[in-house]
Amino acid sequence: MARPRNFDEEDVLRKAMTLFWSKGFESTSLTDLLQATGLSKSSLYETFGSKHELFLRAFELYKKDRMVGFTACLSQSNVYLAISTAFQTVLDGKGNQMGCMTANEAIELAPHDPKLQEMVESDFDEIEQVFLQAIERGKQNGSLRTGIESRKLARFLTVSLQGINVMIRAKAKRDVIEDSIFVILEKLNEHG
Amino acid sequence: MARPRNFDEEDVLRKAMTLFWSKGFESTSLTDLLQATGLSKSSLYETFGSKHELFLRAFELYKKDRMVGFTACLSQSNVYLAISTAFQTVLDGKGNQMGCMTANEAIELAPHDPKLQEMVESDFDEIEQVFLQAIERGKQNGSLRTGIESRKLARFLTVSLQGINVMIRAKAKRDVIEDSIFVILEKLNEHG
DNA sequence: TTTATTAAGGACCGAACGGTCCATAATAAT
DNA sequence: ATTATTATGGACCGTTCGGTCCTTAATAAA
Repeated sequence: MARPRNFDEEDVLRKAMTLFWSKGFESTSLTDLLQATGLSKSSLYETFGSKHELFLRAFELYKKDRMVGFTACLSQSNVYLAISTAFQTVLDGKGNQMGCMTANEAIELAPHDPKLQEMVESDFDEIEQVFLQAIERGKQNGSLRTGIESRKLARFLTVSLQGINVMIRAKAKRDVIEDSIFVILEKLNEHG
Repeated sequence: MARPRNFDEEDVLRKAMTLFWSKGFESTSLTDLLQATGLSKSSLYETFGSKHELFLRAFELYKKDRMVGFTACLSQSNVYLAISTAFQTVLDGKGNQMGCMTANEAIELAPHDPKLQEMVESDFDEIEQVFLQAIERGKQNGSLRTGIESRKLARFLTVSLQGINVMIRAKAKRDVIEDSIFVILEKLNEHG
């Protein structure tokens, strides 16, 4: 009964996500968004309400996407390899020098936007949980030899990952990051 | 022979620094800066040239200030305690929930501003160097027992510190950060 | 084919942005 | 007191910002 849209909402969200991920919220202008998505201003506002709401949806999509890949990566049975792969993937991930959008927003928006602070915190929580489960599995099936308390280790890995993400986004030399990962991974083969 | 300024340049820089540190470059407006510093627009432009140049000077000041404190902290003879104190200071530092300005700019500006990327990189380099010297000293005087190669360890500490800074800025729960620091510090008492 | 409904293009908006410029105020040297 | 020089306040600038709104285009149901 009505004219159909000629764009796919998720496509648009994903394009917006990439922009926000790359440039941050403030530095991404409406013009940038319209250009990247091909939408008209009215369509964008009709569909998403505001730049801020669009950002929130894009960020949610990022978190979802990333968590799927992350969980998949960590679910292989050899947990040492799983975690090692997770860090290597962050380092080599398909042309991404953009770091982690959650870390980026932890710095850009979280300090002055309670809603975003909450979203960031919950994302870090989830990462910690996924690490935690993997670690406990690894301790049980013997693929992880460490005396460190699982929760502490999970938190350590979560924080370390964010450190890596900062370095990647700042285009730090590769061997700096590799050396760090080397030391981080050592933590997973200790006699505690 | 001429009218004297009624402001101190370093005072102004320090106030600008605090603002940029807290809100980032883009989100800090000229109005914010004028308000915080008490300068008039013409004085600010006369003295510093542009918002961007002011930012660069403020950032330089930040790096200098922070490096002084950091070096002082790491120069005590017991290197384990030194490093431990360094991390604790980041966590408890006089009311600062703002993280590290260098990490903030690593995320906000470095990816799209070569000049800043260089400044950030050199700052991380310096931090690594200070850690490195401390580590080597610790290995010599016995205050550090670890089999890890010094440079790798220094890089690991540098990266970990940035991870912590992200968490602090995102207002992560204190025990998450404390647990991470606990695990990080364990690296300094190993038999490698 | 008409009608109801929604999408889309683009003119338009006030506000805020960073930045310039000039007239005036303040000072130190003469 | 005059003069040369610099600092300052504030008017002014064009641009861009996010956002609104109205008209027109497109479609599916009747």
